[in-house]
Amino acid sequence: MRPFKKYCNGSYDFLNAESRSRSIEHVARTGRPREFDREQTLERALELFWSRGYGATSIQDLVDALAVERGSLYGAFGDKRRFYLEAVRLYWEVYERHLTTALDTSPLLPALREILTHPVRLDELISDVGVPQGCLVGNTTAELVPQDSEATEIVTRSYRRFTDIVAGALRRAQAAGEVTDTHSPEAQAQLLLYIVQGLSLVSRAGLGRPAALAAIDTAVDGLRA
Amino acid sequence: MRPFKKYCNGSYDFLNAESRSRSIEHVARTGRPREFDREQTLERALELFWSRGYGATSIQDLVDALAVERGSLYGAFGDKRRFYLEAVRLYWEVYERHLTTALDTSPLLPALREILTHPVRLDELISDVGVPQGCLVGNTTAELVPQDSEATEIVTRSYRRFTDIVAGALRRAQAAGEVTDTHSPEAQAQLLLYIVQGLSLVSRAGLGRPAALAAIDTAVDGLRA
DNA sequence: CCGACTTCTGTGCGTCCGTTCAAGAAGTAC
DNA sequence: GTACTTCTTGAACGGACGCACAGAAGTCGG
Repeated sequence: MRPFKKYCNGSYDFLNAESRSRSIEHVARTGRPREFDREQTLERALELFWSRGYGATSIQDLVDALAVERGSLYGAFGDKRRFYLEAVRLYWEVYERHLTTALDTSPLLPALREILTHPVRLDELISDVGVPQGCLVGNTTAELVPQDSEATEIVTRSYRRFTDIVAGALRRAQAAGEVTDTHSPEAQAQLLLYIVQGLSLVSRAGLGRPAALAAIDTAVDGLRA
Repeated sequence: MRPFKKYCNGSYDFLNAESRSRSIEHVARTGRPREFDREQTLERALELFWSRGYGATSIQDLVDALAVERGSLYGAFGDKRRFYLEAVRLYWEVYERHLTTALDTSPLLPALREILTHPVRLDELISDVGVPQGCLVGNTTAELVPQDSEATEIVTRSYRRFTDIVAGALRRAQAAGEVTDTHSPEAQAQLLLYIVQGLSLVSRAGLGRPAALAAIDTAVDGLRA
């Protein structure tokens, strides 16, 4: 299985900073030191959850894949649900960082097209088995929302952040005359959320890449002023 | 829990015809007659699978909700997986029938808007617990595709039928000058598939209805010639 | 070296899962 | 009535699940 970083070429500086401060905090504490890297283990668990889903990933699967014993996982992450939700949060942090930097350009539409085609390009990598499928936030939505209130909160916030970021970029692009202002940036951003989530989902069924790209071009051209 | 028919106001003639021929076939057979209505039980199981998902619905849940004992379910539907897949097939048959009749009109765009807003209106009903969430085909995609090859086949065919039907309607509307021909009907239909699936998924998180309607209007206006 | 503290390791617990099966009940065919 | 077929019922099975716990192992301040 490929490492998590393979799927998102975003910066990991904030992760390094986090683990650094965490290890400082760790050295200060007494007791036997942890033998595994918590952040790295979380990333690998994220991959597993991503590719199999929450319910279909058993603790035993995690123990086998992470080479960390049961009790250690429970000690470091709490129960399975907390473990999963922390992985989802990490996933979104990375994605949001990627999204923010990618859309901070002018002209906007090429970057937007890049963002939208991301799931398709991810899909291209899926010749191996056990490779992540779709968007983890979308998968979580399908599996746990709205039954699990904490998952619902994470998912809702993620969607909200997506539309906020995209709407902000669209607002600037509207002002620059690049994007049509026949509809509000918020409505356009909401539509783009649907498109990227729908694309992530439908792409699992392995439809052809040309059809997906044609559909995305249709959407992007619809935004053009 | 509301009956399945509540969620799809389409015609059930084909279902009646099916159960009629099935019961004729049944009378011809010897042995003890089945004490429950197979089609009705399948519909109720469909509701349960729809609201909880495949993995989260246990055989015990089905036994309790359907008032049919384990052995009878296994005798009538085979194992859990076959039961679920048959429910998904039924779901799509009903939806496709609804889609076909709804889009056989002119002008097309109001009907298309109706189709797209369907998940939102479904979402409005969700004040009760245990009410269907999203689109069952989409849920199946998230949970079983591509691991389960038979589920993948059903899902892929359903998506293909959707784009075929919608592309046909768009082609007619393009010829009538109602829909823009800057992009092919196939690309437009593929985009609409993404939108409706994304909307079904995201709506689970219970975002506001006005935002969803604004996004749909943006999409529909983008198709206008 | 020592006691306090944390993590590691492996075993085991109770529960629920999907599935099977045997025995009885309820029909049809002749 | 008898043989045959199918459905119903309820118990039981093996396995996997999430999770808890006791003891060993390692690190600290003193």
